[in-house]
Amino acid sequence: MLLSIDFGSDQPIYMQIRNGIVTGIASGQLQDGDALPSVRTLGAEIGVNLHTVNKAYKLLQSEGFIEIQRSRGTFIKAGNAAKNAAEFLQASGDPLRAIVSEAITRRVDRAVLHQMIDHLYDELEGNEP
Amino acid sequence: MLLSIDFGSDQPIYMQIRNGIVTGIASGQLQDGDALPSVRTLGAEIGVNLHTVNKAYKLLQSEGFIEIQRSRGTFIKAGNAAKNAAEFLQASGDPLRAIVSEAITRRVDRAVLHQMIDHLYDELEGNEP
DNA sequence: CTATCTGTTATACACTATATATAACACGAA
DNA sequence: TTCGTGTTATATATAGTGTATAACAGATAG
Repeated sequence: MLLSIDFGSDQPIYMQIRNGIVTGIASGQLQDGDALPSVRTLGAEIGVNLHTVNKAYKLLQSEGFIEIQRSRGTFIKAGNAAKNAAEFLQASGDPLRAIVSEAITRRVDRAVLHQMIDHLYDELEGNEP
Repeated sequence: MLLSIDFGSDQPIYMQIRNGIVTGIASGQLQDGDALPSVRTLGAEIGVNLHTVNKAYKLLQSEGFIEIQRSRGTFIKAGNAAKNAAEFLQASGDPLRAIVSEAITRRVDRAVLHQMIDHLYDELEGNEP
């Protein structure tokens, strides 16, 4: 299955859907032009309300990953977003794995990594033109 | 100041407090045995209710970073948690910075990195004995 | 002993995010 | 027409977060 939802996660369901699809795009599992399930179909498949799926789709649309065509459906959008995500995933997957492995060994919580990343984002985005 | 709180952040205040202190420990700014401000004092300093500070302290205690002594105060705890966090921070700070820099260049959202990290945690923790 | 400073507990309240439920609407396609 | 899209509108429930106020319990300094 493309998406697996963890209902006990602290991460909202609509975010899990969104990130799952982004990962699918980045990994090549979802190609340009591919149709996504309708909000009702996907909702039924993963046991979630259609509005929750719709929220994820709207978010993906605003980020340029998908294209929503009223009355027709939603489709993976050709563009830089997918390409960039894919290239980033390939370039950074292994280094990131090493870092996480080190963190687990040292019993450093994932929340600490999240915060380090947020710090770096704030710092680097602030300095870049 | 040790802690700076962003009230507009999506990250809860008590988490910002917690992570700020963990970072302080990891960077050596907070040493073993150092006293932390009382819940009321810190709350007043950063403009936050004492219960919010207390929540952060309880979390840090449960993780082994600090020791709470009723009627006396809270102190940085000697132990492996701080040492491990410090060593991890030193070892992984630069590689992580490179990854985040790459992500920003490719306009990959921080949430995607968060999810990649969570995936790796789940994957690596599951396989390790 | 008294006063003060600790963390702790208990209650209540407000606000926001998340998620569901139901129904109806608008539009393209078969 | 009929069906399947996404969309909009309401209402409701739940959980997390944060504040406010008050009182309690214990260590320490005067």
